[in-house]
Amino acid sequence: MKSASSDAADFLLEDFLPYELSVAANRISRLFARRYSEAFGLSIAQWRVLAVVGRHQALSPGQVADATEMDKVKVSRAAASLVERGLLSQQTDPQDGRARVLRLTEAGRAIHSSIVPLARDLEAQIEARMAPQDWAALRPALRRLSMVVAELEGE
Amino acid sequence: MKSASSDAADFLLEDFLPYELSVAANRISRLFARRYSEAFGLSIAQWRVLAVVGRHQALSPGQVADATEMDKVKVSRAAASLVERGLLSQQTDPQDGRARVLRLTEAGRAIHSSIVPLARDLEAQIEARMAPQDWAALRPALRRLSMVVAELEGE
DNA sequence: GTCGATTAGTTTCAAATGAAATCAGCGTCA
DNA sequence: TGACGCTGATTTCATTTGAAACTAATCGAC
Repeated sequence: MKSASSDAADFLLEDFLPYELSVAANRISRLFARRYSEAFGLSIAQWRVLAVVGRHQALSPGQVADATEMDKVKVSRAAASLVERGLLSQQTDPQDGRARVLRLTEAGRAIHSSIVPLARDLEAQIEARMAPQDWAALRPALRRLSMVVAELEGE
Repeated sequence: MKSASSDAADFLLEDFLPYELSVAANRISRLFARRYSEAFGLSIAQWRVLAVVGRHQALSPGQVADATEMDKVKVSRAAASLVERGLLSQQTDPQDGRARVLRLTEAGRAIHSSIVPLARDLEAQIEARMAPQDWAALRPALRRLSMVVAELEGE
């Protein structure tokens, strides 16, 4: 005799945490991507680069990659397109000729101060529709989950 | 004077829910993808198709797409590769010549009963490393979040 | 100093993705 | 019954992705 939970035929994808997480993340990314694409013509990668460069005054692409959890190829391309659009400046680091220094331009600072409220607004819209205890529980649980998975990944 | 929360320069990407969710989901997907690729040579898309076809006896590609939240192109390709590998059978639906019926083959049933325990195991490993209240809170909060975002998407 | 190893960033190329076009079969209404 | 629209699924094609190769510059050992 088999116990219910060990029977493969009973496996429910929709109750499987990695699946639920992936679905939720994809939905929110689509929503987010659509809003930023419509309002500013920005991809999520570009948005992330603007957000972290706006927060710290000057960052290298490598630092941006660390801060955004994106790979260096993605950062390189996002930064190139933002430089192209005149939102970012990229100079060779005077201390290290291999490295680059990314900064917001004036136009970049302007767009940065427009995109951040939209992000806060989106988050607030979500929060407003959730039960306070769900909302409050989500962030620490998610953070813990991220840590746990990072550990498992590294093994 | 500006309040702290409305100053764009103070925006912290790492405290932004959509970002945190995306990071957590990507990490778990990478871990999951690596394990299934190593152990069975399966992609996540293929894994999902096997999981839902294994649960329901016979499904059309469209039903699989609904059940897995994947688009029909992805399902079509995943199913084709599984048929290729002899894990799935695909026949024309006798009731409707446009539709197809996907079923597990014998080999498919065998692999299905191997992959499900690995999924449960992975989930259990994560659960074991989380505080019980975080774990317990995560699922309902995530489900609610998914619903909320789906609503916002549809507007 | 200079040579090999390493690091920062970019580019290349093959694989994955998904929107739109296509194909095939069903239903219906005149 | 046959023409039109609709639906299920696949294919095409342009775009995105990321691993690996490449370029350029620093670092460290001798």
